[in-house]
Amino acid sequence: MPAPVLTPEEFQRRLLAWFERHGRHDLPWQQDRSPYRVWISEIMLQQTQVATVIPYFERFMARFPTVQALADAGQDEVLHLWTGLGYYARGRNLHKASRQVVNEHGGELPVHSLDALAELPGIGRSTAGAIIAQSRGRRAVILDGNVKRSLSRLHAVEGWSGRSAVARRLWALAEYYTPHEYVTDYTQAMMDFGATLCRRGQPDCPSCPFADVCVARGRGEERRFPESKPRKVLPTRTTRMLLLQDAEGRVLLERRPSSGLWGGLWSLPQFDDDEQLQAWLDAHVPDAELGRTWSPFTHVFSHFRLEITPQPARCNAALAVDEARRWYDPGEPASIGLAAPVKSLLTTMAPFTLEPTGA
DNA sequence: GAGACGTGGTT
DNA sequence: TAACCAAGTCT
Repeated sequence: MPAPVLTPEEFQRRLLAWFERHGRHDLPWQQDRSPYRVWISEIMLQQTQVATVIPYFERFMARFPTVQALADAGQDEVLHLWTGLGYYARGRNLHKASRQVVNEHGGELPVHSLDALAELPGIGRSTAGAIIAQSRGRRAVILDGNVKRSLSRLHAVEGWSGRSAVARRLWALAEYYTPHEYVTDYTQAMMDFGATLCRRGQPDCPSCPFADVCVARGRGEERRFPESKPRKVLPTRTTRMLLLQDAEGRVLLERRPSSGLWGGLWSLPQFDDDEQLQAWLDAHVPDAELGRTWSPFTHVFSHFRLEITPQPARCNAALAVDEARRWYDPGEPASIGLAAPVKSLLTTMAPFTLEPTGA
């Protein structure tokens, strides 16, 4: 172990003293720390901030209070409650994992084993540790963004944590400081410390219980840690979204492929260009009347920009629906997962006016 | 190892 | 405002 700045005991003592006064003690998933509730919260909290998660967690627990309830539900309803939260593979994996828990573990999350937990889809090394520490109080090491940031600064760990050598070093530090007792408070304290004091933007060093030993602070370089991922320019993709309404004002939706962007969610039919859109209409809805194309808007994702041009149209003919195609009434929304920009379009721009193409 | 995967907040 | 980032995991 490389030059510790504190013994584990001293680190834990200072951290827990700070946590008692400044930690978060009344988050929804802290009220009843059942493995199921902790599991759901940990999945929702992946790459997502607490304030965003809270309302989703409350709705999810109200609808799916047990593993069994979740396993009994259909994927559409699970994704419906995940709509707007992002990273939808989390929702799909959660649903899949709930059925595994029912079928392979007797309906109980395998909290006795880190490895058994991590075999469930969506649960990696850190989340498995968090579930065990938070729900059982058994010693388990976590390494999330908060812990990475705090330990990176405390020890001035150079390099981006996506590099395996850096990740190994951070895991070793996390392991070194994690206590055998008070693990529930300790792990929560580490996350609260990173989220509220040792923030990326403006760390509150003057209030920090480790200010005297923090290596980054000692060098006046706390803002340089942790090192960020090398960035590349975002490519731009363009797409046409068909806003096809039938005589009753319902909108045509298509289910996205089960993997990839918005996997398993419902979206408007998408086309690369006008020709493809027109060809599809000719083949499936020959009586469709096209309106004037709306101006494009841009949706920025982590890895690309999506420029969307909505194309309004109306038709009278019935269109066969199936597993991947349906009519959707914006006035009486069904419990299905909708891609966020689509939901936004349907709520803010409905009812769609159909202006003549040449007007 | 590198890229994919979302959305909302912050600077 | 455009970039950057947040309680990571999977392929």
